[in-house]
Amino acid sequence: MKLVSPGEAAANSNDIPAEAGEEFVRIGEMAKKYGVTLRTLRFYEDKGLLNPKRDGSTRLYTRRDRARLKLILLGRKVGFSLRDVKQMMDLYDPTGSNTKQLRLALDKSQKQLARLQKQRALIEDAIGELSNSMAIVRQMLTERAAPQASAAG
Amino acid sequence: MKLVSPGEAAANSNDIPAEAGEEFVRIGEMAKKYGVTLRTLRFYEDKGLLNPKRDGSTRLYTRRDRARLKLILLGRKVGFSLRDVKQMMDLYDPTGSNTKQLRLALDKSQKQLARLQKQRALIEDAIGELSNSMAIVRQMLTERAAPQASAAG
DNA sequence: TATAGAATTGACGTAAACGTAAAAGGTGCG
DNA sequence: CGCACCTTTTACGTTTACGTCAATTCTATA
Repeated sequence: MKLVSPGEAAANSNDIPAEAGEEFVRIGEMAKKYGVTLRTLRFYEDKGLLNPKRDGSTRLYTRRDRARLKLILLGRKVGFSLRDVKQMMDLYDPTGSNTKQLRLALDKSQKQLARLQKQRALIEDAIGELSNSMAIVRQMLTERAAPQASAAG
Repeated sequence: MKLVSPGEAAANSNDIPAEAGEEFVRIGEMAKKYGVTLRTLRFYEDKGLLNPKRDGSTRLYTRRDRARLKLILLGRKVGFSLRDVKQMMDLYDPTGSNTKQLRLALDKSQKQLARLQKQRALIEDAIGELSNSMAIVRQMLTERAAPQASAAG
């Protein structure tokens, strides 16, 4: 089974079904395209998040795999775990309205949004504390008379 | 060697040096006082962050240990690793001006502040993306006609 | 055909901060 | 005396998302 040469997409004249848009890429190209490593793609597959076809042992990623990967990366960007992403994806049903999937996604998203807001609050708190400490340290450094203050004893 | 009974601090009449304020507590009380677990205290000691005295094998925490623990907890709150905290603490010299320690602390703090601000930006970005997605999902749910949109295929 | 460059599977390593279990010794108290 | 409770050390387990070999095979190109 031959592949389109890396970088090109048209002019296929071999045993690949010529359905318009059916383009296969191997793992290396896939990794480059989405800025992930080979290990990552294999890892996602191992976790059941991706399911590329095979040509012998070589993985062949299709348009669907690319769509799924995009979703995974978006999920990770907003802080979902791979488990969450998988759970949501597993509900996908091409024949239905996907109401369950959408509800689950919305539910998880609400919770994740809450977590993110909490995190942001924590970080802002930390920024405040850190700024305070820095001000104190700066002052201690400018008053180079060295009184044993309360910051290290 | 006897200890002050848990909960009290005065009325010591044994072989503990009666220097005012020299109060020893065992690990359990220490843990309660600062809201950490026994395991945590032992872990910190194992990592060289704490150095309680011993009565035989029993750990005895002094005022100094409490001060150090406070610092550790503050450090963790603002996002320093235990290694960072240790590195800064190790520079403490009760006889000097601690300029080096303060400089290191300030340096690390600046970097940590930058990290925190970056994190905050990432989180805010994530919040934005998540909110967008949620809006889309909500819309898909209200339009219960189920067109295979681009969010899961 | 030789050789470099992809790709494969398998398996251990990493980071951080503890959790948890096991097996045992010490201690106050009723 | 006996039991409950505190404490000790040792050491493996947990979590997440991969990184990093290693040994091998496949493929493309000159």
